Formats: sequence, structure tokens, C-alpha cells
Amino acid sequence: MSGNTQPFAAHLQPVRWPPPHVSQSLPPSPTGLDLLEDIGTLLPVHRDQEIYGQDDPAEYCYQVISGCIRTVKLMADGRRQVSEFLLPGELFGFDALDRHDFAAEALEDSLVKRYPRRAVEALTERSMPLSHKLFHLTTAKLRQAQDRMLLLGRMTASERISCFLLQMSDRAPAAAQGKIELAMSRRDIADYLGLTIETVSRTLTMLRRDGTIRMFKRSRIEIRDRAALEALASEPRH
Amino acid sequence: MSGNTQPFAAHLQPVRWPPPHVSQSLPPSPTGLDLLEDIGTLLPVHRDQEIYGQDDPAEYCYQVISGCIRTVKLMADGRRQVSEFLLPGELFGFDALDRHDFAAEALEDSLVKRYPRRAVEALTERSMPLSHKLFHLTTAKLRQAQDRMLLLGRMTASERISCFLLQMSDRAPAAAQGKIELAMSRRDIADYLGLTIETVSRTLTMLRRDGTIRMFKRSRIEIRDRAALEALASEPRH
DNA sequence: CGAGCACTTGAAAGATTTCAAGTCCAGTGG
DNA sequence: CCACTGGACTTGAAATCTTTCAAGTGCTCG
Repeated sequence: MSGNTQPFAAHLQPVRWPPPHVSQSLPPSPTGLDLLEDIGTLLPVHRDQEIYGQDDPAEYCYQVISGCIRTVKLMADGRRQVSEFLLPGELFGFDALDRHDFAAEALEDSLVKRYPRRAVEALTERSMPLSHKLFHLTTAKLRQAQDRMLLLGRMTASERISCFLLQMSDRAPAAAQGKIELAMSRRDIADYLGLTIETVSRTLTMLRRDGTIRMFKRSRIEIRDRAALEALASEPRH
Repeated sequence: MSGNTQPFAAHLQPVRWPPPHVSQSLPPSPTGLDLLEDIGTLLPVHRDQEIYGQDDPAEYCYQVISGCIRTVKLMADGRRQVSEFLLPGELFGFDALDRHDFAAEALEDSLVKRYPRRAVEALTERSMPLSHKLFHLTTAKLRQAQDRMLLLGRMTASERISCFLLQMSDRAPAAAQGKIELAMSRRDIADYLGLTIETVSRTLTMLRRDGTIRMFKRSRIEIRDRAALEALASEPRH
């Protein structure tokens, strides 16, 4: 179940540090998180490589430096639910107990920073700002998860897709307004939204025919009519 | 949107303190939570009364003393998602930012304890055990939410119902083995599981015909074949 | 340039929802 | 104490949305 260890080819995209949108979610200096810097080590991971497996002992916590990571839960028969897509600057694995309860895998060749849990916990004991920050991040993830429950439990396919596109657009660097580069496959999107790849594909096609979005080379999407998407996505504000 | 303030009739069920299954989830004494006791005030709430509304400013956090509370998110057109059912001993409202992002309502006449957020935060600053405990509770809720995403995104109706029954059975006082007293209506269950009331009803009927469960007066359920439920709860379709 | 894989598209099948009656039960008033 | 009534629940049939099955199409990489 645990990380595959094929030799690492070491030609990843250049490391931008700090990454472009860290500043959006994590104010640069007085966050408490800087304390972590010293105990972290960089870990490059390949596309589709597992960083940790479902039920692996939780020895490390992580931050995405570059690339994109997904956390997934698997059922015995292969049904899959993607819990989060993690972009540069974002943390994961901090909420585990003694074992991770989902796997983390790289969507594309990525770079993550790895912090030993023991050391993180020790630091947390001594730094109130750090423990605050981690608590705050966890409650933020909880709120996200609750929004997702509404999406998965009550929204139609086109509402889910619209929410997803808007969300990805908002998380992308502010520079590329309305242009989204999807690192994830249709399968990943489907497993994130509780749909099948065919439904994802069909729904995107409909949006394209509407003129609501444009698509280039399948992974590049431009939002042409944000208002229409927001209308479809109906309720969740942000 | 906020709490209705009809005069309170003050004839609720007697207060059992500590409630019967607090000890299961919250070890009695050295939890850090006892610090909260002094700043809490009891608040009786009627069946269907709102404790706080979606988007209300988050001035208080709560603990259920007796009864049962649901947290719900509403969409503009009335679609509803129940986030949690909270039983005696459990905490809620601790993860809000400045506003609650869902409403909390009583399923039945209940008693909750209310803690001013300001005071809780002040205590948290000074007590490591307390802040640890709250952090731990939040990560636990996050894990629960992730399990629920798998359920909502990938499970069939009978799998959802089976999971729900097992979960309720496990949370009930250990005494009543296999007997569940459902405080919630079919609508609540449906909105919790992302189904319609009709589907909930039909699925329960099927389980009853199978002999997997028995039902008395609609709200009392006995699990007669736990193994069958567990098989349903985690396996492919019939 | 070709092979393989990801994605798209179409048609049929299903699961759940919607619509529409029934049934049951709790609480009320006679 | 019992019939009555309204709301909650159950059940059936039709409708619908999504999935499943089955080909295509077209990138992308060797």
C-alpha cells in the first residue's frame, strides 16, 4: 500500500520558492509556520507516485511546494473518492491520528516538503502561533469538507462541475484570470465530484456548446461567462 | 435566519449529568474540557428550535447535554444537507470562523450548554491541554466528514442506510445492544444521507423484509443481522 | 508515423427521484 | 374512551438523471 520507490529521475519543473500563490492563503512571515522550515526536507515525487497509503502510519506531515497532490479514499471494490486537490503552499497529513486514513498521490511530477510528525508536535507544544495556525487550517478544511458534503449530497452534475470550475479558477494564480490549467484527469475530477468520467465529459461539452467555457487541449479551460457558471453553481458563496 | 424566541415552556426531560455516554467519547476528568465548565450556561431548546442560523455571527460554542441536535446547510431553493447529528456530550460550533456556516437545530426538546467564544478562546490561549483537546476534536470531525464524502459520493442507497444504522447503533449507549431509538425524522435521515425520504423508507422496508432489521413504531429499530448490514455497508452492489 | 491511452459521444440500462395515492399513528376534541 | 384529523411515513408507477456499455476520436509519446 505504501510509496513506490522507483529511482527518481530528478528533472522536475524548477522550484519556485515561495510559490506564486502561497501569499494568498498563507501570509508570508508571521504565521507560525516558518518554525516548521528547519525541520522539513524536500521530497520529489513522480506523477501518480504514492506519497503515503491509506492506513499507513502517519510519520510525516507535508506541504506542497510545486505540482499538485490528491488525497484519495478507496473502497474494497475500487470505487474511489478524491478528498482534496492540494496546490503549492497547501498542507496535508496534519490531521491524521496515528495512521493516515486516505492515500496521497501526485497528480504530476511534484515537490513536497516533509515534516516529521514528532517534531511538529514538539514544536506545536512550544509555539502558540504555530498551534493556532494549524488549528485554523484544520477548521478551514472542515468547512471545505462541509461544503463538499452539500455538493455531493444535493447538487446535480452541472452544478458540481460549475462549482469545481469556479473553485479551481479562484485558487489559480490571480494572473491567469479565467484561464484554468487542470492538472487532473477526467477520472480524478469524476472521483472528486462523485460522478463518472462520462458525465464529467458530457457536462463540459454542454458548457462548451453554451459558450460558457472554452477548452484547449483538454486540460486548459477558459471561463467565458462567469455569471452563467455562478448561476449554475447556485448557492455556495465565497 | 436567527434563533426564534418563543417563550420557553421549561418542562424538558430531567438533566442527567454527566450524560450516559459522555465517558465514551470524552474521558471524564483530565481532558482539559473541564476548564470550560465554569463559563458555560445551560440553554434549553425546543424541538425544531434553531440554536443559531446559517451565517449568524459565531458568538457561542455549544455542548449537547441531553437530546439531539442537527447541523444543516440550506440551498436557496430549499435543498438541505444535514452535516451532523449531535448526541449528549458532543461539542459543536467550535470550528466556526466569525460566522457559523450552517444552522443548528434541536431534533427534540434538548438541553445544551453554551460557552462564549471569546472566553473559550481566552482559555485556549492559556491551557495547552484544552487547546489540544479542541484540536483533536476538530481533526476527528474532519475525518468523519471525509468518510461522509465517500458515502455521499460513491455509495448506493442501501449502503448509505446500512452505514447510518451501524453508526447510530455504535453511538448509542452500549446497554441497548442492537436497539436504536431514532430521534430524527425520515426527512432528516434523507438529508443526512443525500437521498429522498421515499428512498430511505423503501430501503428500510427492504431491510425489514430481509429480516436484517425490525422496526417498532417507526422510530425504534433493532438490528437483527449485524453481519448483513456490515456486508452491505462496505461492499459492491447486491 | 503508429500505438496506446485519455477523452468524447451515443444508446441502453438502472438507480433514484418525482408524483400520487394510500396507511398509520399521535394528539385532539367530543 | 373513542372517533377524528393532520402530519409523517409507506407504497406504487412514471419520469429523470446518471451510469453503464460500446464505439469512436484525437492527443501524446515513443
